[in-house]
Amino acid sequence: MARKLKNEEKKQAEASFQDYLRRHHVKLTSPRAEILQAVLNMGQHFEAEQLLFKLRQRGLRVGKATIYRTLPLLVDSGILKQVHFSDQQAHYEFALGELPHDHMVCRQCGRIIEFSSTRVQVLRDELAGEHEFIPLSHRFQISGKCSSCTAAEES
Amino acid sequence: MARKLKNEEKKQAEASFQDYLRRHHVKLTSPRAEILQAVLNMGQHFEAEQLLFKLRQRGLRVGKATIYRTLPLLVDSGILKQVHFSDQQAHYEFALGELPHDHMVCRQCGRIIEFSSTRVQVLRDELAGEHEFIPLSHRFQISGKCSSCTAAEES
DNA sequence: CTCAGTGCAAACGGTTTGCATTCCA
DNA sequence: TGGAATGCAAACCGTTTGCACTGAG
Repeated sequence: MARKLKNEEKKQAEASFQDYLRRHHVKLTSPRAEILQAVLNMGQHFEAEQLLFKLRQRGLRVGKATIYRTLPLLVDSGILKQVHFSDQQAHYEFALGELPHDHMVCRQCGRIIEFSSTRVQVLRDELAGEHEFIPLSHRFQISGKCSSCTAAEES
Repeated sequence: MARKLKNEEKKQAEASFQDYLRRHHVKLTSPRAEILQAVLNMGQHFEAEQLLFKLRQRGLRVGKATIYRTLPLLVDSGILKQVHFSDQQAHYEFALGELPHDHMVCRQCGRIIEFSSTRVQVLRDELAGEHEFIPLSHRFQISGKCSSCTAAEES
């Protein structure tokens, strides 16, 4: 439900990242630390370009390439998850401590509604089993019209 | 279940396309006819590049742009459906007379298994309703390991 | 005849890569 | 202090667009 992160969660993310870097013999550099900080202050969902923008705002001149090279590290360390709302670019969301969920995307206003994956997962495992397929992950996205847009149309 | 198309189905696709073009005051040109023919002889799923390749094989020099300009017409006329297995490029599948289905993609061999969307749709409508969301379409993709790859590993 | 449609090549936009320089471990 | 990481710019790659030419209606 990616709301505003509590300090505690930020601490945990920092710890996870440092731990990940150490265990993989990857250096903790200042651009990486800065990117993590920016990520922790991004909204619910964001794309690489927005992250770059936020870093530039802070007066840091981090290269676009470094962003693209760091995001996979954040995903691997379990802090972020890559999601694909559009087919044009990748979006990211905070993953640490999040319950598995999928998304509904409003075609009109772009609003993203997250909902629990529990029931989806049950159905997925059932369907996979029927085809002797071993499910490892899934992507479920519902596209349509959200309640606000429906309400706004009653005029 | 996109198997090899019967002649009857090809006839229907040709009719649908001509009908669509006429109703939209769009010209039936030879490149368009050639693209439709090539599409009807493509396998289960294909991408724009493969379609171009098949046309070139036949000795036709159709521009890449024409492919990209024609595919949306084929989608609009209900002959094709766009699907997104990878995040890099669009894939297309034959849609005429197909039952709604979703896909399982094998991470190892890339095999695509189609399965009926009926139960997915029921769950989707249920979940959407709980959020006062009006579902218009969905994308459900299960990623994992197919039975052949699992079997091949028992060695 | 006219204007939608075409082929070509150049542009686009998100992402990746090559390379000389910087800076952690 | 050596090799990983950085910033920059150029390359990539699927897709789109601009433009002069062609051909369907």
